[in-house]
Amino acid sequence: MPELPEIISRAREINKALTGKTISAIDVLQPKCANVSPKKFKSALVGARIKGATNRGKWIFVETTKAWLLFNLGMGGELLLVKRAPLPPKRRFVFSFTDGTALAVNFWWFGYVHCVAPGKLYEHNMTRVLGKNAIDLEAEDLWGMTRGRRGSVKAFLLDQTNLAGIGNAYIHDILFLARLHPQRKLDTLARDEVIGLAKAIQEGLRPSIRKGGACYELSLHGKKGGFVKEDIIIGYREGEPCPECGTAIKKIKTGSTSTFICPECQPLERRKA
DNA sequence: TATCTTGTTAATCG
DNA sequence: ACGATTAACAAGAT
Repeated sequence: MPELPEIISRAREINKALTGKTISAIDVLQPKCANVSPKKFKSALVGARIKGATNRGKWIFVETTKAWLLFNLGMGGELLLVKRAPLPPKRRFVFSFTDGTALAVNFWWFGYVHCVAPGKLYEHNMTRVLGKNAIDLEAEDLWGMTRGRRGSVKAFLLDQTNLAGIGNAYIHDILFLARLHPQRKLDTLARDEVIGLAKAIQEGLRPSIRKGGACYELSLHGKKGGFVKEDIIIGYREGEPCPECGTAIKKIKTGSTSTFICPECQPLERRKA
């Protein structure tokens, strides 16, 4: 489940390990995940030298001398730097480099590998609409953005056009840290609650970024991330006691997905002080 | 076999 | 236009 911490980690690893390499060949094994035909994809990128990598939300942006290479790993997957042989058995794209190494790309659901002409990122519909990186958001921005909105907090946080990078895995702890029920309506939030939410976003994502992402995702070099289940506060701990008050953690349906909450610490109505 | 799951888009209804 | 909901799509685990 790559979300902001995993994607930031991957982008940093790519920036460090792939910068300077030149693409010698590309295998497009899953053409439906690309935005152009395999032929155009190859002509756009074969021969390109990698200049660096960054991320915005769950997208990785690799800048090359010929075009932008964009990755979105969907609900999980790996970007592995390997020798040209043997390649990992599961792969949807392979980028071979002139030095004999290769980047094998796999995702097990709904990923994208796109290329965009230099200077034309504004034409790329799936990334042009992204909001600020969640980790870069200031409390004041968040306060301004939530005013005049009527949806639920959870839907707001997951909407990548508001702030980019939060997914359904880290959101459990973010909402718990903010002591907010996922279905609280934005127009019922007091200013101090929104300020607290901004802090909770930072506290919910930072530890995992520091540890190189979650343990269920692999780094560029095939190593597991350092953020493990013990680091998760209430997510995926149904029935276990809330560390704050001891109440059993509940899993509730929120639209088509679920959220883990402490029913005591995250009431739907704000308690009177 | 049936159901669940981490993402995103598009379509629909109110 | 916005918000809520659902289905669809490129798997894999249980």
